Amino acid sequence: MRLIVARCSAIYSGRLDTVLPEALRLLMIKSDGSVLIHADQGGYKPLNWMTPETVIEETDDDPVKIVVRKFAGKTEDRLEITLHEVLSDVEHQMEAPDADTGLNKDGVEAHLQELLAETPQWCGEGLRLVRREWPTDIGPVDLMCRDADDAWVAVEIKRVAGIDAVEQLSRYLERIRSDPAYGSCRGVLAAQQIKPQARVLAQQREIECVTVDLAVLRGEREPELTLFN
Amino acid sequence: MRLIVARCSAIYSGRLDTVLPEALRLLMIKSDGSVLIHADQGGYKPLNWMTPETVIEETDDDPVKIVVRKFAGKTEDRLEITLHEVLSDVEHQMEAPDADTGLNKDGVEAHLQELLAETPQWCGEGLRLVRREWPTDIGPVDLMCRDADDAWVAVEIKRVAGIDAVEQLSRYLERIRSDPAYGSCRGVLAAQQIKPQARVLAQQREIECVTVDLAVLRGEREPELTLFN
DNA sequence: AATTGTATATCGTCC
DNA sequence: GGACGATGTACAATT
Repeated sequence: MRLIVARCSAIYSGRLDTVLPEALRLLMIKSDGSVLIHADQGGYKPLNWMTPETVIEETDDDPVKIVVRKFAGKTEDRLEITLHEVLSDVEHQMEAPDADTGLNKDGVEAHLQELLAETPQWCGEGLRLVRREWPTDIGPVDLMCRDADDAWVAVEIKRVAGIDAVEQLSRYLERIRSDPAYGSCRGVLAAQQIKPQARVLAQQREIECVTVDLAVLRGEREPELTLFN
Repeated sequence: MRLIVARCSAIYSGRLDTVLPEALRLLMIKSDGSVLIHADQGGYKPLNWMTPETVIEETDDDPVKIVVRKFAGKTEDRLEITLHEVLSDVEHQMEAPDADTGLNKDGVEAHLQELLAETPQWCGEGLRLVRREWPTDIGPVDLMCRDADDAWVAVEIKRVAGIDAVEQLSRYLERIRSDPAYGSCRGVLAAQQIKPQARVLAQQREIECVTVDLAVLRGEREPELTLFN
């Protein structure tokens, strides 16, 4: 990894065009071809960047220019960085990170789905799981269940559910109900958080909303007594 | 900006939980409180990070620990970094970037909307603009126009249009048409790129698709003769 | 290679 | 401060 601290400017042209005026910033060049320009503020996101695969070229001009190219489809992505004044330029040898050093996540949507598949009752009283990833020709429904009356219930699971989640479930339901055997299939939207607009749309579409809590699902915490709805 | 190259491990707990095993990485601490851990591969995105506002604490322990805290709503976000071996630890003074040194973008959706508002004929022959950001109670339509026959035409503008864009315009049309005065309002989806699935859905919903080119809109380039649709 | 769906999405804007 | 929509979304999994 090469780290350059420099007064620099940059021009990007690709999916859109950007101009970055001259200022003091950090330029990071990774061994896989990634290039990032970071300011001393503004967290997380680089001002400009290129993701692999790239071709990096450095000129002998004064000021030095670093040109990063990428072939993205038909058009070429191009980031041209001009180093007006270099304060530091160091290379750090880092062995390629292996599988063991990768980031290990816990608590993503997949886990939510696993837990709800184990205990579908959280999505509605008396629900029994028939199948996870129930296939339709427009994509799989997260959970397909039957309720106490043996009626079908399709469950869509999200960490945060917006309008798009309601639309997605609506499309599935329309498709499922087109088969008379499932004509009365109900829809349930289960999520850790449901946006207000999504709630409104779900009500219009007669889709039930259920908010779930990971810690509760895991039995780490007792379900709270909800004093206020 | 403080740059630390170190063999480090990290634990994050907040919206989810992650474990990052020990390996050689770059630790970036910005003056605004941003903290980023970058591997030498994997472009753009840090393995772990915290965005401002944060409280950063550094212990005297061996190994040294850096704890980054953030108050995000009710729960606390916490990133705990352990520095097992420090290879480099430098601080670079960077003045706060002012407005002039910010990134200047060109070619975003807003520009597309401006250009189409100036020349709505690109969205259909004889179209005249009535209003930009035409309000409905579920959100504003990008352009509301009338055609040569004085019929209403609602235009939704996207840089890249997927199924969700068609759904969005459908919702608007449903709402608009509920007023008898606009009962026959047509829908047009204008975008630089329209995904195949979106095209199919739009056709089903009788929404017209128009692909637009920024360079052409600006008159920088002649409209190409399209030999194949 | 193209498409789909998730994300600690992040980030601005508007209310 | 919360909700909503755009993002050069990025990114991984799947077709």
